[in-house]
Amino acid sequence: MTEAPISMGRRERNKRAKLERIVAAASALFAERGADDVTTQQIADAADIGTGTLFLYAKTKGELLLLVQNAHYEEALERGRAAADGIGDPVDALMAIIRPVVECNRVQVDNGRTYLREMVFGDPTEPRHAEALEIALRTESALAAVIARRPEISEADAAVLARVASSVMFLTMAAGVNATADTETLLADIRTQISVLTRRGE
Amino acid sequence: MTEAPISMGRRERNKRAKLERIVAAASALFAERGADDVTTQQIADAADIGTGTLFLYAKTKGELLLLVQNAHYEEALERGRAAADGIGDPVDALMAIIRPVVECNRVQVDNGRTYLREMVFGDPTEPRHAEALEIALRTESALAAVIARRPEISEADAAVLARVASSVMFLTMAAGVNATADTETLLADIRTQISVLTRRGE
DNA sequence: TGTCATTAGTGACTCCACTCATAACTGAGC
DNA sequence: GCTCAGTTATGAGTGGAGTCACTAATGACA
Repeated sequence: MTEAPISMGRRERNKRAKLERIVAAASALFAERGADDVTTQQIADAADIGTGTLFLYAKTKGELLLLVQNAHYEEALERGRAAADGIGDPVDALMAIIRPVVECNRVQVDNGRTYLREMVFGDPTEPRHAEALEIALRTESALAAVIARRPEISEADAAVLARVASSVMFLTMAAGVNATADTETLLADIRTQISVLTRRGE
Repeated sequence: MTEAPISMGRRERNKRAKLERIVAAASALFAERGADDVTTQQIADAADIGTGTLFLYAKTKGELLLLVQNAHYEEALERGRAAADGIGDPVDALMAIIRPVVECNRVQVDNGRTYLREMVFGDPTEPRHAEALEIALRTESALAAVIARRPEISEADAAVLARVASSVMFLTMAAGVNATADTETLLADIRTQISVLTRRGE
């Protein structure tokens, strides 16, 4: 992640250090109090930079949340992908991918939901949004790979079903009704929906 | 809609008139310029009321949008439900329900997407949000009814599949990637997903 | 009609995300 | 070193959603 190109100028080094301070500050404050209860001022102060400087590194507060959470999401996906390898039953394998993602998203419910909101409604041309979307696409691919294990399902159908499955996952996590539900309830709910998708016609 | 209980006090009448002026003003301004480019001040001015008064009738700007759009959504659902009755093919029937909803949502893309955002992420205890959610539930029921026409699908499965189908519909409308897509493209996209859902196992 | 508790209306104000004119810094060329 | 074009940093300022302490209106009752 933190690659260090052989000898970079003071300028570059300074920029990097500042970005790191920003991520550290935002990460800590968001985790502690939830994104809604943290002001950009507080983040700037904690990172020891001016207000305007913050917005040089993240165009919006939302992007700041993506900046912090993308890494966690990515890691969760990797864990899930690995876990799914050893599992034969298709629904179990799909859930093995989904579980860490949901757990990660639910570490702090409000932040998780805000993250999803940004993902869907944020400006997709912003680099951090694009990154989040790209991880979501990889999640879909991982699901598709599992679905396509079954010989009776074509690659094309598997891709579409994976898309549907990830829609189900995202909306179940985002839904206001589920805001107070615990992770296991959510997972059970998702499993019900995924099961019907895959079961149909057996 | 505008029921008039036999003789109500001046107070009640005044409140109603004010609400109507607010809805009219918000409706016109939102349609003309898009919700993001209209300030609550402008709505208050157009409705000829004070700033604070506006928030007596709608707790947030988002709620104001729901107030305006819920009626359209409801009407679209009714049209779709009626259209679906005469259609034999299951996917065609589902799409008959979905089409007017998508068309209605896309009259003004930004407003449509903001409406969806409010629906999912807004405070579900607010009456207007609750109303929107209730219409969404009825949409789901309508879809479930069509899916359940097929004898080989249980009522329970039909309900779950309907939920999945409406997730697909909502996320396809909301997705940032589709923000610039036209209505027919969206509908085709939704149809692809719904088809696979229903086709599976035939 | 006058009193009064309750409900509705108000706009100056607060809070916060984000901007922008200006200043400071960096490093390449000399 | 010195200059200067480009880049980065800054915080006072701006715009807009939402609040609140206060005022006005209403109607129930005497």
